[in-house]
Amino acid sequence: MNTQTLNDTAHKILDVAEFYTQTRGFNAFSYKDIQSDVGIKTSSIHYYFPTKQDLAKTMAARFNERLIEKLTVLTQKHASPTNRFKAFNKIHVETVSQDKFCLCGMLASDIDGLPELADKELAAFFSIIENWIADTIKDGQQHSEFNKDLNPKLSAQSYLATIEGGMLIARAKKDPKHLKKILEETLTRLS
Amino acid sequence: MNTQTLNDTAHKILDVAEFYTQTRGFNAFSYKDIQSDVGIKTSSIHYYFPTKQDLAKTMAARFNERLIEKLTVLTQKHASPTNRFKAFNKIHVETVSQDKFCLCGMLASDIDGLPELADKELAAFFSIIENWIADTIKDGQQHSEFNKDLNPKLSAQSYLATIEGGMLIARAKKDPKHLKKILEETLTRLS
DNA sequence: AATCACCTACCTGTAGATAGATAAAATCTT
DNA sequence: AAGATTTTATCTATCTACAGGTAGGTGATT
Repeated sequence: MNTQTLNDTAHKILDVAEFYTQTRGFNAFSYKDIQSDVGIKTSSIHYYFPTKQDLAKTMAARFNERLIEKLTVLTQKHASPTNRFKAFNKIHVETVSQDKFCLCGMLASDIDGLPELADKELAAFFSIIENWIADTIKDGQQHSEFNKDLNPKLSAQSYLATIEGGMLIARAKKDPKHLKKILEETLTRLS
Repeated sequence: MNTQTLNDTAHKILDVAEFYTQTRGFNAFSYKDIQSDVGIKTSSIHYYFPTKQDLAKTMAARFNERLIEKLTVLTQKHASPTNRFKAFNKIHVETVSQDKFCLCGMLASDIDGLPELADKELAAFFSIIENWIADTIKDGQQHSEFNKDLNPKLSAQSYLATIEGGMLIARAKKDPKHLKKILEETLTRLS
């Protein structure tokens, strides 16, 4: 999938769809909701994304592309793995502060209505994050920031689970600090 | 709320609604879906639950009532806090094995469409579980099964977050063992 | 002249919900 | 105990709103 060739309108549609997906869920908004925000008719949205499935697929693909960029920037910006994780955690706390949930977490909860999407983009999302966390843990172990007894892969899977669940709960409680505390504790446990 | 006074039909409706909520999400099934499974018309479902909001509220209330029972039984059945957590983890792995997600986790992800429900039953659910985990950790600390340096409340919140996120991811990956491994590791970290 | 980016108008299906009928069961009255 | 009344649990039929999606048209751009 090649979301960089899409034009401005398509990106605007995706922006709005992404917002609604993160705040309400993918099945809880309609083309009509997008219509008002983007300023084009629902039929024009179908021009760009013939079906809502197409919209979901492209949205998830773009999300993953951008995720990879963000993680790369994060890695380059912070020399220390600990600081990388701090910045990483901050992103998620900010998401909850905006009453949003993780896009892919939301899609995962709506998975039953999105058969085509499930196998590809969603699995890709989890792999990208898990691998980045595992690599960062390994890096930290080499720099003696983290405990060398940890299994990086398993710790990464556990870390991601805590983030996703923590976001879900913090959002339900309307308390971003709840997530903040949990993630601080998670980070402490790595060393 | 008093779900024990409800009759058989009402309970059947709740059973089906609960199943759909855990597999698809609350906004992804209709009264028509229930109709076929229970064997009554949609209008009769409205007789018991005038609005879908009522259905959600009662369903969550019943779920919480039963949750308290289950946790009480678990505590009585297993003398050792470690074994209590093992049994507790098993319940969640089994849920994912049935392609289900946690009922309240699912409702939390659909929270934006359920304003009335959000503040009461959902918060209650999280409190019940967090308190039970925290109490079990404290118990384990007194019996020298768990590390006494742990903050029971914070550890409990982190544990619950890991369970919720782990279920979400394992279900998306269609791999219950993924959750099993994560929860085993979480339990190890308590000692 | 072909393509692009939009529009208006419309279709079909389904959602949650309501009104009113009905048969059976429970309850009250005499 | 018999008859009258009310309540319970269901039905059929229908409503309004909106979902996703399609057909066909139009003016600007290439």
